[in-house]
Amino acid sequence: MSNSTFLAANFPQSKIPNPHPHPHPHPHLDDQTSYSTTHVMAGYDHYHQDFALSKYLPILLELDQPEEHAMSNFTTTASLSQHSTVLQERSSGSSFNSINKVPRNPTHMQVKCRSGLKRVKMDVGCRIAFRTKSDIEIMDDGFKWRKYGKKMVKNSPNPRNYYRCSTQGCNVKKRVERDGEDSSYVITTYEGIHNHESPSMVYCNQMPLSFPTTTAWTLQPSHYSSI
DNA sequence: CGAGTTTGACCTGCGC
DNA sequence: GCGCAGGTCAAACTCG
Repeated sequence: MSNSTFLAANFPQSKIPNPHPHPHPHPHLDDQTSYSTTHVMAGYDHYHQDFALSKYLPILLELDQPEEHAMSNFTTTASLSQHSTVLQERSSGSSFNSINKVPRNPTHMQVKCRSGLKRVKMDVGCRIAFRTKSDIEIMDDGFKWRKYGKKMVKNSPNPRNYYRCSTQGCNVKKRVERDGEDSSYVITTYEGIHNHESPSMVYCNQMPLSFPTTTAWTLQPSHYSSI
């Protein structure tokens, strides 16, 4: 069984959006077709896979399926294209029974345990890391990010940059670093799921066109009946 | 002047 | 308990 077949069989088709509803710049993707992760990624060039992964993988990962299925799906989807590779995904859930109070850091919470209060990291929903061959580190994925940290990491000559979605109330984060073994690759890790639409969302017939801005601008204005 | 970036300090988890 | 490494905070700074 091929990878794309396996994904398509395990994800309810109706929940997987067409990345290029109409008109789309990739003729091999049919408007009538629903897409698996591999399909979604195949519809993007490597500059826009950053956007596609940040938007669609969280949707795929939210679908009801056993954790081990999700893991095998994405860890074995080793080569989505020549340029991009999914490295890891979803974090495991926590099973603590009592949230006590919100600490300074909104990504953590204090829970009751036998020895008193313990500060634990909250489940962010999903974590996706992928590797993209690119000259630039910051690719336009349609969302607005605010940098909040930079750190040199062990075994890598390149610094790791920390970004947080700048939309109020959205706790999605991403880490960006160049691959220590091959600096022509950028490793991007998304953590969490956006609770809002992309600020660069374009509408066509009241349906959202899910492009990064740069792709949207490549379309002819006459293709939009309303914006 | 507001929004975003930089960067040193601080916090936390983990291995020994 | 200690030290290290990764992650985050926040004041200072930059830029439009």
